[in-house]
Order: sequence, then C-alpha cells, then structure tokens
Amino acid sequence: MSHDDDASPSDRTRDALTAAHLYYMQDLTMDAIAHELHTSRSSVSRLLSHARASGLVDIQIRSPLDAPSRLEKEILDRFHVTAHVVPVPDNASDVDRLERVALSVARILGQYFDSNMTLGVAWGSTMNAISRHVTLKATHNSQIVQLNGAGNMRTTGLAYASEILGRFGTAFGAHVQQFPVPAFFDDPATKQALWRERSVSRLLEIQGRMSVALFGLGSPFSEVTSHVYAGGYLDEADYASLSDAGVVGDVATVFFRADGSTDGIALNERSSGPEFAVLRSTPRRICVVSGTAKLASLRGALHADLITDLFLDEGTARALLNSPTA
Amino acid sequence: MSHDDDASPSDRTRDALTAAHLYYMQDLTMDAIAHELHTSRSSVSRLLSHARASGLVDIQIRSPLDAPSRLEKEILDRFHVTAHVVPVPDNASDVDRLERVALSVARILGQYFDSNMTLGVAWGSTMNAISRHVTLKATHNSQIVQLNGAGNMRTTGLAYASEILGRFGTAFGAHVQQFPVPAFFDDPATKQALWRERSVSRLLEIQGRMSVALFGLGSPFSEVTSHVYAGGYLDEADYASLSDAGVVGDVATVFFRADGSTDGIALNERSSGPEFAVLRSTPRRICVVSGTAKLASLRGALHADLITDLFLDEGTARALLNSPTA
DNA sequence: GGTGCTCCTGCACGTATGTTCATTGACAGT
DNA sequence: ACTGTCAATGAACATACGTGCAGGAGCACC
Repeated sequence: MSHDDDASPSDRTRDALTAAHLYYMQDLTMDAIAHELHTSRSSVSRLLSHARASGLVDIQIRSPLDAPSRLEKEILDRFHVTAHVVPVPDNASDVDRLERVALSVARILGQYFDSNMTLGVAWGSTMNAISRHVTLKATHNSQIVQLNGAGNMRTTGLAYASEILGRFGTAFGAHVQQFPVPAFFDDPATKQALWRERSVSRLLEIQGRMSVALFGLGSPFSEVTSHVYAGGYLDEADYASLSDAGVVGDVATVFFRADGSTDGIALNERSSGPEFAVLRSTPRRICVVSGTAKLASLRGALHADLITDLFLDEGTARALLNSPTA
Repeated sequence: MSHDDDASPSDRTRDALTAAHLYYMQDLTMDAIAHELHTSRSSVSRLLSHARASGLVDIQIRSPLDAPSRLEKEILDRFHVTAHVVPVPDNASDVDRLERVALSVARILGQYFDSNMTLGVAWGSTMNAISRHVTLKATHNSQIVQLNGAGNMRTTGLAYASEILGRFGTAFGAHVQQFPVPAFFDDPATKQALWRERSVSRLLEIQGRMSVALFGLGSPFSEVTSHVYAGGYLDEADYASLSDAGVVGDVATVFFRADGSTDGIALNERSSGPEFAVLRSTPRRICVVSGTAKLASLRGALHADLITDLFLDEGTARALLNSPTA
C-alpha cells in the first residue's frame, strides 16, 4: 500500500514530519496516524514528542496587536522597551519564578535568532536556566559568542560557561566562541595586554558585530546573591568599592549606577565584560529578569539603555511600574 | 492575590492569551492553569480551544530545509514550483482526499497572507472546502477579491460565491470585493461593455494588483464533474467547442490546453475569469489539487506557468511524476 | 416580575494521550 | 556462536483532555 520500509538517512525525521502534518494540520487522532504509518499509537506519541523537541513543530503565540497586556503597554510607554510579561502566580517561589520565565524565554528565543546571526550570551543563574530549555532550531552559519569571562580565583569557570554556551550552540547548530579569561582581572594592565592579543581581539570583534545579546542582571546588594557574588569572584574590598561608587547592578560583569552611568567605576577596568557602547550597538538586546530583588538593577539597566527587549515575571513588572516615572 | 474580576473589553481574549502562554510556553497542565486563573479545568480547555481557533496560537510545521520529501524536491526540479505534498492514505476516498488537502491548505494559508495584501480567490468545490476551514488571522487593510463571476442560467451564484468569499473575509478581517457577474456571458460584447463600466474596471484593477491568488482546477472531461460543469454553466455546444479546441482544464473559468496555450479558445472570450497574463503578474499563485482525475488539467496549468505554490495529495503527486519529463 | 433567550460554568463521563516496562532485534566485541 | 549493550517497539496502565449536560447568571422583551 505505502512505500516505506526502506531505511533512508533521517527516516525518523521524515516520519515525524508527516505525523506532525497529520496531527497538527489535519487534526487526526494519534490512533489514526498510527494506522496510516503502520505503527503503534505509542510510537506516534513519541514521534510527535520528537517533532516538537526538534523544532519541526513550531508553536507561537501572537498577541493580536490591539491587545498587549496593560503592563506591557505601560512599560513600552514609560521605558521605550518591548516587554514580555510572563504570567507567574504571585505566590510562586523565587526558583519557580526564575524557572518559568526562563522556560518562556527559551521557547521564544528562536523567533529572534536565525541563520547568519551571532548571539552573544552572558552566564549566570538566569542564563543557565534558559540554556537548559532552549528548543532546537536549525540555523546555518550562525555563532554563539561568550560575552564575558567566567574564571575566578577558584576555577577557570570554563566548565560552567562552556556548558551554558554549548547548550545554545547545539540547540541552534551554531559555532560556539568561548572566552577563556577570568571574569575579573587582578590587574587592569593584564587585561589590556590580553585585549591586544590577536586571538582575543578577534573575539572582541565578533562581539562588536553580534546581532542579538542575551543576558540577565546582577544585583550585588540584594539579599538574593546572584552567582557572580556567591562564586568567589569578588573580595571584600571589591564590594566596598562598588558600594562606594553607588553601583546597583551589572550586565555581564560590567557595573552601573542607578542612573545608568558607569564613569569612574574602578572595577569595570578589570572586568572582562563588553563595554556598554558595544552592547548599545547591538540591534537586539534581550534582558531576562525574574524576582523583585533585581528591581533596582533593572531600573539602572533601563536608564543605561542596555535593553531593547525585556522578559520579566508579572510581579516584577507590576513592581517596576510602581515608581515615579523615569 | 490576583487582580482580575473586572470585566474589560476583550477579557476572554486576555485570559485565553495567558492560558496559552502557560500551556504552550510553560508546559503547565490545564489543571494547574485552572488553579492559577481561578476557574475550572473545563473552562481552561475551552479557553485554549478559543485561543487556537482565533489564531492566538499559531502552530507551524517547518521542514528542516535539508529534508523536503522526495516528491516535493522532484516536483521543484521538474516543474519549478514549490510543492506541498499532503500525506493522505492511498485508500482514502475522493471526498476525504479533498477534505484533508483543503484542511491543510486552510491551516497554512495564514503564512502567505498578511496585512496590506489582496487575496484573489476563485470558487468551486475545492475553494468551498478550503473556506470552511480557514483559521482566523487578524490583518489590517487587506482585501479579498473574487476572481470570476459565479452567475449562471439558473441563479446569480451570488449566495454561493459570497459564502465562500465571506468566510475568507471574516477569517482575515478583510474587506470583501464581490464580482456579481455571470461566470460566462452569452455574448462577448456584453462582457466587453461591462468591462468598461467603472465599477467593474475598478475591480479588475484590484485583481491586477493582488498579492496572492488561490484557486483549484477545473477538468471538464474527467469523470468527476467539477462544480462548473455540474451547475448548468455550460451547454452541449459549449462542451463540444471545448472538446474541439483540445481543452484539458480551467482556472477560474478560463480554459487552457495540455500545452498551456489558450489562443483561439472561443469560450474564454465570454468568461468572466482573469486573463492568464493577470495571474502571471501575481507574485504568489497557489493552486490546490486533490485526486488524480485532475492530472491532465494540472499538467496544463503547470505548462501555462499559472502556479508558484502547489498543494496536492500524495497520490496525485506520485502520479504527476510518473510521466515523461516536462 | 415574569418569560424566554443566550451565554457561561463546573461536573462527570468517555476518550485521547503520555509513560513505564518487558520484549525484541540489531550489532559489536570476544 | 555467545553475550552484553543499545535503541526501538507495542501492551498496559495512569493521566490528562474534550464535551454533553444540567444548572444558573445576565439581559431583553413583554
């Protein structure tokens, strides 16, 4: 009747594709599909899972433009940033909150990243969570570039950062550019010397030309210690200097004040993260925030014009709007 | 805890949107969503149905480019047309076949049609089937234009054509341009006179500028009588003249031969359908075929270069390829 | 204040779906 | 040939889901 039974290269994918067609386009039941494909219902269920997981099936949610949530509209009006408010119940724990925001971002990321693009990614608990959920999307000639080093006094950080980068890389079939330097240098001179090395300057150039940047926020002085501060990257003196300088947060280990300024923050001279000028020249800059602990940091980042697309949970969005207009 | 309970304009849509987010982006179970939205699981199920039906949720299937089906690739190579082969079991009935192809087309059509576009549609059993399944997609400043008249000696055909057009119109929120003339005039002079009327010429101009044309195929001499021939549009003499001229099919009641030529086919002088030159100037021309009965017609339409995108069932695709290269 | 209408809700039921598990067949190493 | 490993399969079970139904809220019209 049919003409399969010959094992071609990606036979499974072919089957998954037709199963998806039958299921999502023709509304057949899995049972019926199993019959048409001469296999069992269970296998069809698995085929469809495979189809979804490998990005063959792409489910998008499109607000009918006339109905963005009040929060998103108000954030756009006041901060000139496209917001995506992730619905999370107010009683959710902070980990839940992070996890759910990350999941949403991971699902939507594919809409922003495509072939021939370069994606810059930071690292940290937020990025880690996102990386664990990115859905597959085949791209060509694209690359992932690490925004800032991850080494510290205890470890080179390579494993941690590379794990995150790697997940993005395999999800998009993209080439991964690692950045094997410490997050903070002890001596600014070392950084400058290294920055002149061709291997490093090549990478900095790639950063300068990236199409999309994806990052979370650090907030050194909030109760919830973010990864940077817990991991032994900074010592007491560093903290004191940040506090003295009036720092409220960081993006990719580059610090800023509440008004978005960075001038005279000594630690930035030793940071491996990209200068904000580099970020600002990136067409799309996606920031992911969950939890009100990072509010001050978020306000600063908004003032610094680091963000074009903002993902946050509902509670944080409300909190952001409960403040004198920026 | 939450802040709903106030009935805003499109409150249901808002809810459907968050439900969709929670379901499709965050993989929550409907039960969990019901809890978060303070409603019952059943209602969530209905909300999600609503979300899908109103196009809030958009499910696409994307072949990973390196794996289009053999059939699609071969059709592209031989006929230079983008094919979409709809999987249908070989033992399906002709109505099933039509219904399933139509359903697939209806689901995918939204990817071709957007705001500020004009969609030209023919009528007939294929178009009717498609129209009954088109999924909602909000567009602005777009219109649907009827390609050919539907009147005949028994009825004005207004109801039938208008029903089809109307379904497309409401699905896309587009303005509908009807074409209230007979499918075939008795006297070519009448047609020409009418064509000079401003109301009609305005419509012809719209046809001339359309972005997408959507049509099925007629095949006057196949066993399965298509709507045009069953409905009393043509008399014995007409049939004889078509047969004498070597006609194998029609698009929007304009006839062509196996080699795609139309010169000297008298009936076309009296037809209300668009000249093929008009069609050929349309950037995207989507043809929908189901069932091998229309094969000869399809081959002619391909020769006439009427098609840029072809939707057909698997069996017909195979049959199309079982023939000397074109 | 009925009366009929429509629309919405949640329950309960039957069906469709996801997942575990034991079995199988293919294959590589010895 | 034997055996261990692995991926893939379908049966059986547990869950999640869709839908008919009865009840109730809102509303227009007598």
